[in-house]
Amino acid sequence: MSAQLDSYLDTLNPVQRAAVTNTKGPVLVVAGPGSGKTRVLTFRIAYLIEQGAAPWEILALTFTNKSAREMKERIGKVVGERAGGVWAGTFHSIFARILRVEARHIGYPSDFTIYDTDDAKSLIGSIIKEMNLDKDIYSANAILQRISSAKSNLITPARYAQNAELMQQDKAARMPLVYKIYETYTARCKKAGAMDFDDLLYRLFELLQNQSEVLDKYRAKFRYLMVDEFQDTNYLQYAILRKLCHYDGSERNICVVGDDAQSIYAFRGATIQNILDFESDFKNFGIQVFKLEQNYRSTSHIVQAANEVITYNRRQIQKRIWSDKGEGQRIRLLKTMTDNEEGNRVADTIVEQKNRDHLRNSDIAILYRTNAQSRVFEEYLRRYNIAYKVFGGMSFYQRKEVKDLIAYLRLVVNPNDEEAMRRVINYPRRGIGDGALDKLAGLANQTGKSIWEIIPEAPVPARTRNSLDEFATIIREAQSRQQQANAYEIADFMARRSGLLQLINADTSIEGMGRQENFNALLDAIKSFVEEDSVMDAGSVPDKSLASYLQNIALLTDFDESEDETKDRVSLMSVHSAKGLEFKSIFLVGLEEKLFPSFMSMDSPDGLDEERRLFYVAITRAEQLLTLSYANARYRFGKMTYNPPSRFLEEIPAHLIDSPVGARSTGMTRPVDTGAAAPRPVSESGSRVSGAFPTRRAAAPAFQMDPKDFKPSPSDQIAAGQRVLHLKFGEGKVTSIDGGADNRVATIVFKLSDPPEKKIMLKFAKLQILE
DNA sequence: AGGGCGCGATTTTTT
DNA sequence: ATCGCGCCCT
Repeated sequence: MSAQLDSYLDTLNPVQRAAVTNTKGPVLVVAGPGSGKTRVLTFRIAYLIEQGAAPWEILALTFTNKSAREMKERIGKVVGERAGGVWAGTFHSIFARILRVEARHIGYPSDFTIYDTDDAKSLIGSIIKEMNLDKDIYSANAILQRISSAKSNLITPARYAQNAELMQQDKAARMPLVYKIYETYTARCKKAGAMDFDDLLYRLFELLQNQSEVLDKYRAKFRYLMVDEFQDTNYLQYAILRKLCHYDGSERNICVVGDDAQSIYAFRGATIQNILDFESDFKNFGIQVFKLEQNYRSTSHIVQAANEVITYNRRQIQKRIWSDKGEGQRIRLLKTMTDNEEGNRVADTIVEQKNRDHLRNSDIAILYRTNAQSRVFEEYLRRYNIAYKVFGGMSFYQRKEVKDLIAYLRLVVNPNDEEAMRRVINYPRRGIGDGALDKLAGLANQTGKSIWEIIPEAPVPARTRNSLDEFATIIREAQSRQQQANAYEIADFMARRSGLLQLINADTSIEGMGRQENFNALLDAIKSFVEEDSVMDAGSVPDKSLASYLQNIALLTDFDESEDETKDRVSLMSVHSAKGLEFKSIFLVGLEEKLFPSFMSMDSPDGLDEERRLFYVAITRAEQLLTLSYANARYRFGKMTYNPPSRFLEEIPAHLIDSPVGARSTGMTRPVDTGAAAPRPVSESGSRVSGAFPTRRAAAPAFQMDPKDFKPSPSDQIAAGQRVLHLKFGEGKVTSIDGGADNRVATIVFKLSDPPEKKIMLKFAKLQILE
């Protein structure tokens, strides 16, 4: 064994090391948050290679490109170039890679197109229209979900139609023909030479099921399987894994790593059942279970809170996460009157933490349940001049201008791609209207041909004929260049020849400029794909063709964040997006009933458990500081709503939470002191329930100033006798300072507040020294 | 064919 | 509030 790996192994704790070095037979690693899961996974792969396994015998599956990339990099650091040979990637990308090799077995071209969710929905929309169904009842979204879930449970269209329960559900939803749409959808994808995301899994399963030589080939090839985030796998994914390693004569070298408490994707088919099944499926084959319970991320107050909260869930794998990082600060709770004030208080507290704890912006994240909540925080961070970045929202590859050009490129590689065809056949406008398109589509369906194949022979008016021929010429011109031209050359040609570039450059509005930027960024990205030679997969010759580019990006959702990593910004993101990340300081906001837990999930016990796991994920992102907040009132869907504090707040033991600093900034004479736990009277109408809510007027602070003009001084400089300015209370005089070190309390007499004398914890202080 | 207006819905997200 | 979609009018 290399000295290097030896020294790496020395950095592991005994359980981690056992999980790394027990390489034979089935292994389940239950990995709590911050328990060094990724290290275990990567060292395990490195260890296997050191022990003589060939890199290409190792299959390591993840969910996101990011974690796949990270894993490859880290393996590379231990075993060097050999890391390139490991089959490490996302489920979808690895399976797509196999499917391209084996495509002929299932009647697909090897450069099949991958439909993203938009393509899939749009195809379903077309089918609904063709079948003359009411699209208000048959929603493309709902149907895609039905189809997706059917595939994830290995239900073919034929079996769907025979499944009484599914048919009954469809009937109840007044959509009895979903099975028919599913059938048509499948046929149309195949005709278009396209697979949706689920197909990448489903078709691989089919392939392994039906072609025993292919199955044998991959069974022999992948002697070692490794799966990250196993709690997020669905039935289909586990079925494929079992096919690959669970059979007579198999060594069953499979290692899955996951945390049932962090399963937050049940809504899209993930099932904890897989973890539970894994144990029983491999019970008789020497399964070993390792629990990584030491948390290296967070201080123990945070870990204790997480442990306690999760006990409220009904089922879970028993474990006790612990930390030796010391107790740390207690969890802070911000109670505010409105969502607006919440934004203000959070921004304010960020300033405080930056001063007091010497945090950088990039040490801090604001997490929320729904993306719509980001707005108010953006507003206040801007006011306070704090750099931030909002994650989530529309990704680069979902932008219209980007998808338009890519659609042209997709047609060059696969002109049967129906969704790409529909997208751009008349964009930019070239006189092929809905009527003409319907006719083409109708003919295509009758003859079993694709729209592309029907174009030359369709009987259409002369003007339309001209337009169609012109369009087909554009595609063919690009196709004829494919042999000698690389991806960038074709894209550049197509951008002009299609008229997209001219169209986009003609738009000089603000949004138009943004679109130009995106369009150019896409061209730049294609250029760098052509220029850089960073192909990590073993044995593959750098392939700069357009087909290769499209395969590369089909499974990408965004650009690398490398540009932003260098910038020092506060991160704003949904709790879901925060999974796997960590920050010194976390602000978890909007902790109100119906928001977190979401009203969509809170009615079912399963839904509620998932919300609680989400809460668990959120609080375990914090290394040192955790601040929770809620607002009594917030604008939602255009009107003011009033909800009691989240039940999850009650589930955190009180001694872990800092005594509330409640109405500090509301300017109220009577503090709102219902405590985090006590639900308060709710008034849905917005009229006052006696004493429960001050009206907006009453809540208005006695003093107001523009936060932009407010520059808080470091709290350790505050001393008795000073004149100070407070953002809400205005000008005041410090009469005395009590308490020591971390807990200094200033008594200040404010000119404008009632009562004038207030005691303010300096560690929370937002005071500007005036002299 | 294209623009504009009105209505309705509205978590979370990777691939 | 906001966004997307669909329908209707020009």
